[in-house]
Amino acid sequence: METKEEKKAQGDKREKILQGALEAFAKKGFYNTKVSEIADEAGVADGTIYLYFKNKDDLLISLFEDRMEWIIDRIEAELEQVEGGTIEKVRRYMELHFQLAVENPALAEFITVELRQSAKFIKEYDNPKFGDYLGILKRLIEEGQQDGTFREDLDSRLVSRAVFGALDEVLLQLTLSAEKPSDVSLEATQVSALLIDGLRARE
Amino acid sequence: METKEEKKAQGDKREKILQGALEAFAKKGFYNTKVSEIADEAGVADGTIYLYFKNKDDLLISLFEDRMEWIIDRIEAELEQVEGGTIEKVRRYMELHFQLAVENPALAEFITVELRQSAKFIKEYDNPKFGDYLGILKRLIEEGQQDGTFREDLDSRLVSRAVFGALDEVLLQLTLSAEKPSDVSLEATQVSALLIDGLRARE
DNA sequence: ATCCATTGAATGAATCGTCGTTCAGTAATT
DNA sequence: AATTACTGAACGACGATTCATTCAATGGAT
Repeated sequence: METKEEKKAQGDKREKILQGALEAFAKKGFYNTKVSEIADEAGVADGTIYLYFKNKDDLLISLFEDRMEWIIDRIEAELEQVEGGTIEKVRRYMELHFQLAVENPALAEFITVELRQSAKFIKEYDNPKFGDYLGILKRLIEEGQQDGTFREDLDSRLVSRAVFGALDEVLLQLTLSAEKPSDVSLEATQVSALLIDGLRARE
Repeated sequence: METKEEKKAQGDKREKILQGALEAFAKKGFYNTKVSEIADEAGVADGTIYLYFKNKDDLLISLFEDRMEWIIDRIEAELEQVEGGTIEKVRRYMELHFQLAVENPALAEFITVELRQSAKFIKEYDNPKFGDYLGILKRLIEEGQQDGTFREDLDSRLVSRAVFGALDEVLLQLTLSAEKPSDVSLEATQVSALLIDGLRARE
């Protein structure tokens, strides 16, 4: 009982800080967010943050790791449910990308806006989890190329980048302008129509 | 004689500061760049920067405006030279997007990495020049929809976003990993093949 | 032509507010 | 009582901005 409560308390506090950081970063960006604001948002003292994270950079990186892992797990779980060919899987991947963003607006804002900065400027951090996320898409595309549904003249690594970029930019626009989730499925449908038709093999 | 020399000296200094800022921002990012570093890079004193720009934010915004305007002018001039239909124009647009990036690596790095941040966190700045840049692509797509080369079921604003996102993400990857310009044309070709085939009208 | 007065662009050291981080003290738990 | 978790005020470094000072260029006066 002790250990469980202890672990839960620990986990609770760490998670509260991560969540507070997420809200704060989404609202004001990493560099404009004070550690004290994160503490406020999380309902802990400033110093407590340093019991769980080495420094502000480490908090940012941990937040990436943690949330990306969660995203990857969810996407992979959902993709296993898909019955149908590669096209259906890719379509579902795109749908999920949008859907997760709509369900977690702060997370979407955080990732779309901060990913590039941090990738480049947080020293010696090369963001392996983001690579994993792209890897899912890359594998789907290769699968499609092997079974003949997708054209084979395009490099899967390059294309997965391009597809991610398209999804991400559209999402950025949606999250920045306070749009309703209602019509997001329309956006998702159009973007996936464009990209999947571009990927299709022709006779 | 006086006025010409005066104006040139003025212009020179302002431009030197902008260029210094560009190099510095590309190298370390906006928030990690000290004003004194920009001054060093530009070969002027710290205080001189404040004779030409209100503050650091203003310098960032001015840099965007100035360089985006230059890009837009160049793209529009080049597009006028294109003989051929809408597809050729769109292909050329994408080619130019990559080509300009290869010719101006610091500028490419600056725009791909800083555009999102600044769009969101520099107060009350909505980046009209970036809208203009996207507008060129949007108009091309509408043109293609009207003359029947492009499918009409996709919203041109959305699609132009998606296409920009795809180009931008691929470019980001290229600029971050120190690649040779030699094979960039290959990347450009593949991305435009993907996107243009996605845009094409089918019988 | 020479000298002096005036200008204002440019400088860069000093200022001052702003955080990230620490740590001595307090509370909670066992 | 001892150990551990937490707190938040204080510290110190940092860096954007300011402003008193310099000095090269200009032009009017002799």
